[in-house]
Amino acid sequence: MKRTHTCGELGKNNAGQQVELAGWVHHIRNFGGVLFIVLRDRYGKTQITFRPENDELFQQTNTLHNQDVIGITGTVVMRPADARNPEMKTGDIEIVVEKMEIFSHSEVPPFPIENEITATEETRLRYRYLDLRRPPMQRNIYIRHRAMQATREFLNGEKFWEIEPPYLVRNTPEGARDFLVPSRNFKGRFFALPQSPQIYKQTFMVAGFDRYYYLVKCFRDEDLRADRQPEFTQIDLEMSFVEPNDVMSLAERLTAHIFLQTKGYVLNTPLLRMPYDEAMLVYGSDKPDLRIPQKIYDISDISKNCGFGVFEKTIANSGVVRVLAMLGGAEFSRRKIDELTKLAQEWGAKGLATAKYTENGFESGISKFFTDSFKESLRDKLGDELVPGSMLFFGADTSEIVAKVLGRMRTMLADELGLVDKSSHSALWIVNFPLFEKNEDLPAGITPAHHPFTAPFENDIPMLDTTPLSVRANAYDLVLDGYEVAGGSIRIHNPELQRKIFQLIGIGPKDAENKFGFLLEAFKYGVPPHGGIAFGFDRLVMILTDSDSIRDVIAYPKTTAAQSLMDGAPSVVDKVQLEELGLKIIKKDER
RNA sequence: GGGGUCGUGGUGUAGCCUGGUGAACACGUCGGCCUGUCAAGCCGAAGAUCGCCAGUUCAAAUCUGGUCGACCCCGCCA
Repeated sequence: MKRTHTCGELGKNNAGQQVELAGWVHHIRNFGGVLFIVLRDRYGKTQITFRPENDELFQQTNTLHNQDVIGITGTVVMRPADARNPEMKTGDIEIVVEKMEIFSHSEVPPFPIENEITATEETRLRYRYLDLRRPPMQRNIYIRHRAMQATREFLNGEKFWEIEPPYLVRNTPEGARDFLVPSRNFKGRFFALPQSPQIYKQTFMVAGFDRYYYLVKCFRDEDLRADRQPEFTQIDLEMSFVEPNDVMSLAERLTAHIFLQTKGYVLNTPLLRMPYDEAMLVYGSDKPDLRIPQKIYDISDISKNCGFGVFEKTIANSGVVRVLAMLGGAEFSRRKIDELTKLAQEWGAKGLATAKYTENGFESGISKFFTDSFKESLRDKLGDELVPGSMLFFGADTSEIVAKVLGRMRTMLADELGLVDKSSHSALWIVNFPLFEKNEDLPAGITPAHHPFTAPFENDIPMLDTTPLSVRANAYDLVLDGYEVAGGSIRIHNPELQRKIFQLIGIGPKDAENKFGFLLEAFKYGVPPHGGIAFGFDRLVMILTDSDSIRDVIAYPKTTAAQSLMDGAPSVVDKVQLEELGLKIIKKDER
């Protein structure tokens, strides 16, 4: 061993001991006569001191630079009383160095290895291993590690087996774009990297594994966002002989365990369960952040004769009118309102009606049209939320568009106006999802809201033939601080019902056989009722670490253009490699 | 695929609107001084043809077009 201790553990109790430390040179402070180095490793920082009496050793320090890696032997001594550093965990002591070995020198790093740096993310990603050397990033990666271990602890305790589904799988044209891997043995054929191990874990249930989990990498070739990466990690699990409540109960206890183990935060369970319809109506979103106090109020019933033609016409055309009061919004400038209106239009609204509410009542915007009785009814509807200083945003359109526009306004403006209590967490289940959603672009006109293996509510099955869009799904999403962090469902285990669902979404028997034949075949041999859930692990860690971006909790993330700045992936490959795979690159102008 | 913001010594920014000065500042780096610092201090020095290409102009970091890259958002993400 090159060290007897780490850089974060020595204190006054160790005074007098001879120790060996190793780590990176964090700072050098040279006083000509005495020289201090702050030595850093994963565990912390310790000051080591070089005294001029040992001339040979002192000369050795001339070659030292920040980020050099050294090992030292020395004696732990108490610092002089007036030179102790209470800010530092090891600030009572220092090591008087007797021997030093320089393991390696460092070039000048492109940015300082400090808690707070100003380097752009581009530079940080290019030299990611240096970025990861910084204490805040070390902490993020540590919390990620703790969350992984807490997951394993908990699920192992619940009799789950950790089983590895394959990574080279069959292409499934449904859902997101697949990453493809060419087959050398079968030229012209491809493996896909899994978007999720969904059907593989279902066959695990057929295999009788009963309770499966895996911390699995998933791959989706879609455009990136602050909370989306092309390769990401899921806590994937599946259980046999369960009802929705079993899965939700397990998942929320797992979540609470992770919160407790990583940050000591107590998440009270059981969590609130909110029907999808309510979430869309009151929060305009299927992933509401309940830390934002403002809600959306439906005022369709009182808008019929409100005095404002647009609302009245909307109601006459069986649309809806809803209102959202954002506290502090009364300060918004004319220009700001114009910007918001433009945004609302991008989101599909025809416009954005506003009115201020101040000590003098309703003001500006469309308030001049309001009848007195409408103002009165508005006060009744909004109750405590009608606070002077608020800006009222009205949406009048189809319920889908109004929900989308006011829902997005709510989260965006709450953030701008500082209405979110970031010290707490909002966790809830969204349940009673529709099984299908409309999609006019598809021949079938409908598409699964979750995935095609999701079981419908037993009682709703008759409606599959008549009003499929009203059929509810046995699906549940776990929403944390406005992020969808987990989603799951009870699966269909009846081959007949499964065929029917495929048919409804436009996948004929041949198609189904071609795409999911092996699952349907497996189901012929005795399939247990089963269901499961998958957590977006990176998003979860992002919340646990208070990060703004998923990239801050992934060791080597991709940029928004889906490349890796550190290793330069994706890269061009050798012609020979392509030939072996039977591939030919077609240049843009040859197409 | 679309919209927006950005790209200037090693790092982060100013300058750009209103073209013309030795391209400024902070940190870092290098050299010197200094025996108790804590992001040490003081003195001195080096380091950028302003992402790339083209155009306008007597003259471009600055104006125009294109291109590459980063970030945010929409579409997309069963």
